[in-house]
This record gives sequence, structure tokens and C-alpha cells, in this order.
Amino acid sequence: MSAARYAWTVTKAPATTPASGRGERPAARAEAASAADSEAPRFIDDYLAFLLAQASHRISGVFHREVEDAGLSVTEWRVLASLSGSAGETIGTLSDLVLTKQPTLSKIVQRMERQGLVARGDTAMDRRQTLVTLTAEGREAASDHTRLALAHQARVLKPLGARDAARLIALLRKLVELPP
Amino acid sequence: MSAARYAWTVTKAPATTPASGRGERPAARAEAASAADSEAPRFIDDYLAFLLAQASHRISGVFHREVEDAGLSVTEWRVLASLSGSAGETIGTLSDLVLTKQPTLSKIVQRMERQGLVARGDTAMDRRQTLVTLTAEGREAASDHTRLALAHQARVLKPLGARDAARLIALLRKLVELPP
DNA sequence: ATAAAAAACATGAAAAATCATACAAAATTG
DNA sequence: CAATTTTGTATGATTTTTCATGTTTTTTAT
Repeated sequence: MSAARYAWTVTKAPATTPASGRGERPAARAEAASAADSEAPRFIDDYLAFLLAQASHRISGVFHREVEDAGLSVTEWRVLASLSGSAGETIGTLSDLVLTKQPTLSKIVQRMERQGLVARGDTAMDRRQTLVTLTAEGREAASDHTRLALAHQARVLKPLGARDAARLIALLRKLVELPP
Repeated sequence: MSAARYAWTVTKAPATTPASGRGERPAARAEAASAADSEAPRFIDDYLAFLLAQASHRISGVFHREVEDAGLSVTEWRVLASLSGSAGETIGTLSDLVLTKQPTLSKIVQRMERQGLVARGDTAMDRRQTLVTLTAEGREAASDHTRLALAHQARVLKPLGARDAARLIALLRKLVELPP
């Protein structure tokens, strides 16, 4: 699991092709899935998209394991969270919110319907659309998990401090709302 | 594609269960995969993990399409980027860096080896490990794409401003380096 | 030093996601 | 308005990912 050990091992023994001068000075970093122990900055350490992906993966890791232990896939949890406090969302909107393609979401929603977590209905406006809503059971599951999620978030953000946490969220929101 | 339209449509017609008071006031927001047009804050709009996932997805979206047009999968691109300027990484380290499970990465690396982008060798220290390195062709592909990636990043971060961009990167790095 | 435990990677079977496409309902156009 | 185009969703076929497990090598304990 721990990547630090990998990194350490590798940087310590660059073996075949010593392409760069890196890898000579192993450093004891506690964790993090990155072999950033060297002087020369690696591309991926300054590349925003990588940082975002890693931060996302990292932050959610622990909680996602909790979710899956409870019998939900990550996307199913996202569906529940996205429907929390909503009067219903269409398949299209939902597939955007949960970051999957529409065909994927269509199938997930159908499975969740079988499990009794959501209901699929029609919208008044457009008869092509499918409106997905939480059932009572789904609402309960959602609120259970959102509570856990917020607790988890509090733990994660604690070491950042309130000010930085707020800043981070503001910046992320700005980023998300930027025109494509 | 555009989520704004979905959101708009949905909030405009909440149909069946008007669970909350939301959905009455459609607002013209340019884009963003979120129906955040209402007063009552939704859970997912303040949940860091969601914001991170969405920001990540959003920021990388355009570039990932470029990458795939060039015949690379996102993970293949991540492998190239992770090996850029590296003397080689093990399967384990790489699978952490590119955010996939080890079996997935093993297979991807084997495919990339067939494509001539990487070579698989042994480490000097541990004969269980497989050391993945870039071939000349791989190095070329990597540098091509990293250049494009940086250009893309510049475009994305421009509207954020240099100060906020630096702040964001610093915060993300802090977050990634936090103990698990 | 040996036996037992753990770690690193590979691989076949299973599950999940995606692609391509189809279909129906709206929107647009002439 | 009829015809055409676009949009929203569903679904079968395919690809990708993951799970479970096996093998080999290293580490730890006795």
C-alpha cells in the first residue's frame, strides 16, 4: 500500500538507465504516492491536473472504503449525495454530477432502483427525460452517509486549518465554475 | 454535453416531488456540471471531495480528449508523464502515481511495451520488482504531451490569476502530502 | 539458518464502464 | 406544418478494470 517505500526503493536503486541525476538521495517522507524526494522537480509535481487527481483520490480514499464496506459503489454513493435535498435530477444532469458517461449512469440508476434506493419517473416538461428521485430508503442511506462524509471531511481538513480550508474550497469552486 | 442546460431544465421543472423549496428560480449560469442555481446549499456544493473530483474531471476534460485523439488512454498518458525525467519506476509506484490498481497497471504497461513506449526491466535490488522506463519513442511522446499539458494548464489557470493559481497548487500539494 | 510471513508482480475469471447505436420526443427549419 | 435535426435515454457488444489468486523473492521470527 504505502508508496513511500516503493519510491524509496526505486530512488535508491535506479538500476538500468540513470536517465537523470535523481535517485541518489533517498529521503524519509512519511507517505504520499509520489517519489518527490529529489531536487529536480518532476513534471507531475507541478502539474495542476495531476495534483487535483491525486488530491481527489487521496482525500476520498478512506471514505470510499467505508462506503464500499456498506455495500455501495462510489458512483452509487455519488448518486445518493447528488440527490440529497434535491427534488429529482435527470439522467443527464446526474451523469454530469457523478462524473460518468450517460450509459453507465443509466445502468447504475436501474440497479439502484431494483435495490429500492431511487425511483425513476418522468418529468412534466420533456417526455424523453427520466427523473431520478430518492426513495425513503434512499434518503435514509444518503443522510447516513452524508453525515459520515462530513465527519470525514472535518478530519481531513483539520490539519489544514479553517482559513486554508475555506480558501481551498473557494478556489476549487471558482475553478469548477470557470467557463470551459 | 453542457450540464447547464440539464440543470436549467430540471430546476425549471422539478416535476413530481417538490422535496425542497428549490427549483423555482432558474438562473442563467454559463456552464458547470451542477445545478447550483438555488438558495439552499446542496450537500455536494460544499463537500470537498466532490469539489475536488469535479474540478479534477473538469480541468482535465479538454486535455484528455486531445490525448485520446492522439491514441493514448488517460492512464497511458499518466504513465508517460510519471516517467518523464525519471530513471524508471516500479509497477507499484507507478500504479500509485497513476491512480489505478496494480493489476490494471501491469496490463497497461505490457501494452505500452508492445507499442514501444516503455521498456520493462529488473531492479538491481529486488528481483520481484519490475522497473518501467521510457524508450526513446516514449520519451518523445511524453515530452510532446507534457508541453501540450503545460500549455493547457496555462490557459486554464489564466482566469484564476497567478496569485490564486499558486495558492491553489500550494494548498493541493499540502493536502496530498498530509498523513493519511 | 530455516520456517513462516509478507511483499511485488502477473494472470485468468468476473464485474464494470464505455462505445456504438437505436429509438422516441422535442426543437428547428424551410 | 411537414421534414429535418437535435436531444435525452436505453441497450447490446466490446473494452477496461478489478478481484481473486498464484508464483517468486524478500523479510521476519524462531
